[in-house]
Amino acid sequence: MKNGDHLFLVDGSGYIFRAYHALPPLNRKSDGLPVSAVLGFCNMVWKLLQDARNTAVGVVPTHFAVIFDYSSKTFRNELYAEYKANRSAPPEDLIPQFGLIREATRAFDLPCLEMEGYEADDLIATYARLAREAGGDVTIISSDKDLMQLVGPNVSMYDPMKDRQIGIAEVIEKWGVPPEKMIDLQALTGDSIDNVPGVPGIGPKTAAQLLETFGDLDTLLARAGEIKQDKRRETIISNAENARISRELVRLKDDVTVADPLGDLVLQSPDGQKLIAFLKAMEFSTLTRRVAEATGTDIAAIESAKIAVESGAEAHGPDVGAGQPQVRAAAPQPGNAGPATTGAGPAVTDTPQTPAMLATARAQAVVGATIERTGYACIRDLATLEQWVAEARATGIVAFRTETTSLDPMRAEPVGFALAVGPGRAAYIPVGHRASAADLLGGGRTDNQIALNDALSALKPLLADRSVLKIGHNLKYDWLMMHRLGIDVAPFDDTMLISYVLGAGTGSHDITALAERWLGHEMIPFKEVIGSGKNLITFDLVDIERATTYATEGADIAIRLWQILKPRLTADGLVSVYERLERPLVPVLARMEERGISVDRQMLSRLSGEFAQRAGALEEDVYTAAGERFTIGSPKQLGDIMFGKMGLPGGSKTKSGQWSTTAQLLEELAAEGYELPRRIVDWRQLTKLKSTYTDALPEYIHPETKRLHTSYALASTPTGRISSSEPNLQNIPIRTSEGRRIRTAFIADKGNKLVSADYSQIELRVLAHIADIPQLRQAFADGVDIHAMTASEMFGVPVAGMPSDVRRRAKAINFGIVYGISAFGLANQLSIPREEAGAYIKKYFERFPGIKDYMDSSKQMARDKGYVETIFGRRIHYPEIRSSNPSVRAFNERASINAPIQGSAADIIRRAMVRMEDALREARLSARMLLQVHDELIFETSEEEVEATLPVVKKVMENAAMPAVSMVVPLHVDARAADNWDEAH
DNA sequence: AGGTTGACATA
DNA sequence: GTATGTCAACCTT
Repeated sequence: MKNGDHLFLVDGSGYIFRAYHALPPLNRKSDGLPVSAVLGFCNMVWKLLQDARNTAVGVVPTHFAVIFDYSSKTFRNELYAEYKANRSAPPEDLIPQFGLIREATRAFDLPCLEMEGYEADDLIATYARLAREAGGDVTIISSDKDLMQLVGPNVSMYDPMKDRQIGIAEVIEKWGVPPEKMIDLQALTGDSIDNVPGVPGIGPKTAAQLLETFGDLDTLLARAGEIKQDKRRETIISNAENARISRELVRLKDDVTVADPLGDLVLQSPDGQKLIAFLKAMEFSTLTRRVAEATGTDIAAIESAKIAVESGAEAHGPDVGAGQPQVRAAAPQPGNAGPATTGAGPAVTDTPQTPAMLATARAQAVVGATIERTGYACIRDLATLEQWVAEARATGIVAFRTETTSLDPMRAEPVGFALAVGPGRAAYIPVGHRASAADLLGGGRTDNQIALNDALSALKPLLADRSVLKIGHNLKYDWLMMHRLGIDVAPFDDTMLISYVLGAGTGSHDITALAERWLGHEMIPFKEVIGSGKNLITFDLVDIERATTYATEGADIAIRLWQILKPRLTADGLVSVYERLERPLVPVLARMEERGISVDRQMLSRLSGEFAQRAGALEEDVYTAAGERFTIGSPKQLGDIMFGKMGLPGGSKTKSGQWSTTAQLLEELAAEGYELPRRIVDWRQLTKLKSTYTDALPEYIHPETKRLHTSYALASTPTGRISSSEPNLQNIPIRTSEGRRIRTAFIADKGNKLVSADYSQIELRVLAHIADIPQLRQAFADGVDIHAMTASEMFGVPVAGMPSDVRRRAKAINFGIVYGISAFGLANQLSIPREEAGAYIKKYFERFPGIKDYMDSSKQMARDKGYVETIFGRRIHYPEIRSSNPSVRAFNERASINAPIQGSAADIIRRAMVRMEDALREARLSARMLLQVHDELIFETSEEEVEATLPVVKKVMENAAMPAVSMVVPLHVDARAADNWDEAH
């Protein structure tokens, strides 16, 4: 080791306990092996190896070692027999993890050090001294106060759970003494956990004050008679010997004769194969994937390592069942235990034996609990808030929701925050309630509220604490709110998304519906709180008592729903759908919403004017032709005039008995030479474009960002597609030339370009994959025109020189297939007789029998199981598929044919979106993802980076199904850049 | 004031 | 034939 080298010393034993208690006991192997501490350890080590520069440490290590306690007996027991005597045995489900963490260390190719008779802390002290003397720097990965005595100019500590560095200043800040006086301070305060006696009645504050006055422990003991306070003087004098013994117990031994020289601690790059074999055996899928990507290793090619679970708490007992992982804890614990079982020690023996049984038991327990709104607290001062935050951090799980002035998180101002740390234990923190709206000068804020900034400072360590799980309902809203306020909420669960994964297609996932369904509880309707119509008020004007009841109920219900629903994910095998396709999209979509997109307001305004003028001219023509003035926009009036008064040949009637006046019908009449229907169709197009786009979009431009911010809904479609609203940016016109002019108003900022990347024929490719159709596979592999190929197969027409109408019919059939074709629908689409459409379908099924098989099996699965699945395992439920109403049944059958296709395509682009930001960051590109339109992603990037960005975007999208699904047809993405959306697409 | 209908924009 | 969201007109409350 030389000058400039940097040694990382990981306190392995300390980390085990801390990770075990801080992390929810989530991570168990399929066989029940408890591994949450192992996962926490592996994630921490991997992060430090891979990305130490981006942590609070900020430097890359050259040397690295993980250090463990050998056993509980050390030289300190000879000094003081009672040392650590009241340590109880470790929790039963922690025991197998001691050995596993040592295995993990070896799998990372890191030195794994321990020595008989010494604690890990002594080895750390020794190596820290050796490194310091060799001219290197040291970082101790631990937050244990027992190690703080080692901190100095070249030695600091790092708390990986809080991503916080602990140097000299931090020690002084926390303990009131510099690191070199920590030994004396601990000698005075003692340590109840380690059974270090110290001096009774002396805590850290008094100890620091005494050391400040007397300098050090020896001086203090020598001059104890000078202490003014009678009681304190007496206890110190009578406990002087205890203090001296304590000093020897807490003083770390930095001259242990170590077996491994510093040179052996040089950091090696990990062997991907060995590491992945271990991670795979642990079933740490996310980390395995990360490591595989970083080391360029093929996961599939590596077999899981055989991990023997050692029996002893300190890993030196005989192996149990070598070669196979063994379950040590007697009873499986809930995979996703609620607060009641967090860190609760050994499992009780009568817990349910399977995830499904657990889920049922959990639901019964929660449903049985009464929901009393009277227990809700209102937090009015910072000290009380700090207590709640501390309780939440100790529990490790907290439900959280924000109350604001608007449903639009880009315009909302915070009004209050609600927390729930357990069922019925909830509190509301008002920060922005006002007495009246009349006061325009900003006064009128009601008394006894915590200032917003104080509340945020208190909440931030909780909301950003990676060891505390935050639970929300529709958390994207709260995430974006908090992000605007400078807080990154993580980690989190979203009960709306869990419910969506469990039951897409079974009804609403809003919190009031779920409370009703799962808890039989009727929540206070939002409308009852804020009123409606002319009595509508913003939440800041709701009186605090009422707000408290409403907001805390929301948090309370969220945590109860989480307790019921989260275990069901495991029971139903839907954990990975939730964790890979839903949850990670929350911050991704929130950032897209926050970025927004620029539009050219002048261009939209000019278009509005032009559309108005042309529509006006058409109106006059229509009135002249009709012989009277009427409301053209009223289908009822229009139908009466055209088909009643004027006697044009009408078509069908709508279900309410009105004449149908759809564009398709009017087009047909226009083709027969009638003037009026043509004008109506044109008028409708212009007024539609004007009202929905050129007039409406500018209203949505944000006053501060000057951009358009849509809102995405993650749980609004049964198939897994996301939807966009206020404004809907997924239905911006493209088909007509007039419509496309609206697209040209979507622009990049100066110096930037818009990039559009869209999947080519993704749904037909998914169909070719699922149904495994040879001709389709071949056509996509060869890159031929898929509709022309279909036409050629069906009508025997060669692809070269094919008439456009033949291709058009084939295209309609292909679309029809994806939509769960019916002769009625196809006939309608192609304006041909039902019999002819039926013949087409029959012919199609003869040419592609695999498609018929797919359709039949989809329907059958929906009937048998009540749901169908995408290729990634997302379920879409069809509870009405057995309806006795034939049209309801037929509708459900068509939907169950379409859902796996539409849903798999939706899953693919979700996967691309989840990976996109990291991929761009790794490629050092600044492109920002702005919009998603089902099979298309829109980015904004600087002009210089356009060429480098296109291939990265393309690659992520085309490989998005991998490695979960290896598709039998390639995915193809077209990507282009331009100044506006029309040209980029 | 709020909900429903028919029409039409997108994938 | 699938999946959405928004608008104007109209009807109910």
